[in-house]
Amino acid sequence: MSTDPTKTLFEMKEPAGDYADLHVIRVALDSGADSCFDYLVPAGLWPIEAGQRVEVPFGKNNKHVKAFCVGILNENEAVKSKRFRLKTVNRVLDDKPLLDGQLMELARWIGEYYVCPLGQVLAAMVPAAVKKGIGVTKEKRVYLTWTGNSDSDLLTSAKQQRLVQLLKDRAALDADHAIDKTQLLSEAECTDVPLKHLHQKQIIAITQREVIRSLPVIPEGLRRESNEVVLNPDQKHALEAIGKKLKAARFGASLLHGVTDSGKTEVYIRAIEQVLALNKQAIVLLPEITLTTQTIHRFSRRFDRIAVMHSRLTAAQRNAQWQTIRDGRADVVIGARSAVFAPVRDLGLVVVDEEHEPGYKQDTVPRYHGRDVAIKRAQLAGAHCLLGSATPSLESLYNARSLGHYQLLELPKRVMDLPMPAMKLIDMTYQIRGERAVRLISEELEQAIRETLARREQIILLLNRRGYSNFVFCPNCRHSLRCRHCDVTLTFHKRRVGSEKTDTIMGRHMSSGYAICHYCLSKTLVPQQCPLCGGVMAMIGLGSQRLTEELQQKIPDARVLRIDSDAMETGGAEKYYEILEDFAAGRIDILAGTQILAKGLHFPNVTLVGIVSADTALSIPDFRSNERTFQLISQVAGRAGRSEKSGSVIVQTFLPDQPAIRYAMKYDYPDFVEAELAHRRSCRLPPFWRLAIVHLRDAKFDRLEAACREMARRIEEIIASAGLDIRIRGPMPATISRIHGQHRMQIILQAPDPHIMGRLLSTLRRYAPLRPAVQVVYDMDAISVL
DNA sequence: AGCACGCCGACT
DNA sequence: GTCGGCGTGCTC
Repeated sequence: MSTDPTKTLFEMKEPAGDYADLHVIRVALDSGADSCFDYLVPAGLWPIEAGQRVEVPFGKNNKHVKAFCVGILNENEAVKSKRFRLKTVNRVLDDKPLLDGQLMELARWIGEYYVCPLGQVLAAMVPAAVKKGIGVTKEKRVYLTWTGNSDSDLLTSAKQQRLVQLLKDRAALDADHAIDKTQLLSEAECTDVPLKHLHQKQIIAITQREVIRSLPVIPEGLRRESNEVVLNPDQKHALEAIGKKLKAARFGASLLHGVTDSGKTEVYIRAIEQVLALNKQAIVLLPEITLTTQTIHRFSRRFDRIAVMHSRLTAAQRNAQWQTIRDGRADVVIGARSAVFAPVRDLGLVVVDEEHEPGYKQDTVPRYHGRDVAIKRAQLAGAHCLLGSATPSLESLYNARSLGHYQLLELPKRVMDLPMPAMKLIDMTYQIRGERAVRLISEELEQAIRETLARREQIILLLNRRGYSNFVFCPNCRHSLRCRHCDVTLTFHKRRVGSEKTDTIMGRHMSSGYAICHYCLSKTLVPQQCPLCGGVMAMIGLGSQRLTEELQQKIPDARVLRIDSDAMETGGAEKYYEILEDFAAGRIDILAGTQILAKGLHFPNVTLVGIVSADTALSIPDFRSNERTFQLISQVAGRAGRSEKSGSVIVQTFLPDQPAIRYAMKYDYPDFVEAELAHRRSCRLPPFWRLAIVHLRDAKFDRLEAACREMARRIEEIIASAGLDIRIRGPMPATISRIHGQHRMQIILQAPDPHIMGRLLSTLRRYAPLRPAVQVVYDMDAISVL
């Protein structure tokens, strides 16, 4: 038998002419297979457009799978494709494309840039609720097609007569005047049995249409109330600059750098108004965490035709919102990262608020960055992209200042010209001297809390870590409790009072609590004695639970509430908003919690903000730790004194000389940026260099190591043969070297520009699968090196 | 990615 | 003898 592939081409039974009048489409499957597949389209299913989904037979068993049509093959391509024995499309799933040409183009770019199969990109672009048609019900409506009398013998029952009479009374005599079936039946007080009989006798006709039933996302009462805010000169200037770009109707980008509370949102709203006046639509991206009811209401008060896309919507709501956008019934789309894919018709503006937020980077494939995709989408649409932040990412700043890609607009003052809150640094190393236990609240902070309470004002305390203490360890032999599946120390969580006691059952475990792994969520009982040396285990570290306990003990009459994702576990989002409302109404004095408190909340009566430990981010071994720390302190500080009352901020740290903290204390963003940029440049890090990480994972360490060696070999081979300017670091174990029983290694790549990195990655993905086969994930523009 | 095929060791 | 584990290759 011949193994020559060209032979089989000529030996094929079917002459090429057989396909001549048939259409061939290319489809992308939602699988790891990094290539597309071609199928014949039977005449009855033609035409099919790119962006529609089809069902096709796939694999040896011709399993029915769903796939996106990504293109129609022209004659040349179709001829080439005929060396395969083409199968035939089973059916078409969508009557119109889910994604238009521009979004398909965007998908291709994402697949290319972020090294992800096209099918997986497309799968991520359309919400699952839309693909499954969740919330779609068939609304049946009934009308009379018969002109006889209601006492005719044809109407064999009283109920049939009643139904016919009702339809007559309502003049439901054609499809346009048909009555809702459910409504009719309830009025006639009967089931659908008599109705079916009438239908069989062709006395009535039933029309169907598909409707999506879902609760309104925005309460009707809140809609449309314009309030004329007067812009300050800086806002006016920024708006004028953006307005010019919008009128030019060409792609462009602006970076709006405005300190907290400088009125960025008002600028966004005015810019959107201008876009709507041009008969175009706008997309507003917000980090998931700031997509609060507060924010959504603020926009819905100013815009009528608004659609919302975020994770707290029900599936039916999400589908309804998406359809609203696609049908051109929304002018403003406001949503999280994936709203960048909203199917608006004529995009004029994309706003990316809090542009620096790491949450814009998706941590599953496709690992795209919402901000960068927003820029690309705007480019494809010939639209403007407006990035906003109080502490812009170094990437955006570099794009604006050094590369001149973005127009830089500044809002240096708070609205109403409020002063920035006073900052005070507390060196915690002095606080713990001679103490037996670590104290979370310094004397200064305690004093400030008392004074604030005395003035009947409120306090926010931020501690960037969950749980009661971050690790359980043996002071004797320094053994610390670690997760069985993951390479992390465990966090101790105190059980709520009233839960069953573990020590009576187990004897040797710490009562009233368990240790939980934040990566795999497994729970472990905590031994009282060290498993290695038998010493008594101790808990050290900082946790929001410890913080509230210490507060209660020091200031017993303060009404303290803790808010973090653990506390929200039981109540969920509802509980979260309830807490925020209680706080706004003054039923709570001190709100203590994790990062969620740092974002976008506006409470005029908060005059004191305490950052319990400013260094937690710094202890993370990542090149962005400094940036994160600076951003955190600046952001939290913005929560204080958002009214005529002046605010103050107390920052506790063990690293008082750390530059990020020093600069943040002085609100010195420019100098922080200069220092950090110098460091980034010397280390070949972003924004000067591009970073990509190849993650490799496997349950067996030796296989993983072998695969890593092969991967590194391939990368070096490509770099050498193409003469690419790329630096390769690793393979090295990831910071958390094991999660869920999976060992993790990584190779870090640094290239001077994205094209060079792209050449390496696109060559790499064309190689045969790694042997031994391990899981490989490429992360272009990785947000951290963890 | 998912799935079938086929090559080896462990067992009735 | 055959059951089933895992490694390999293919899918239009």
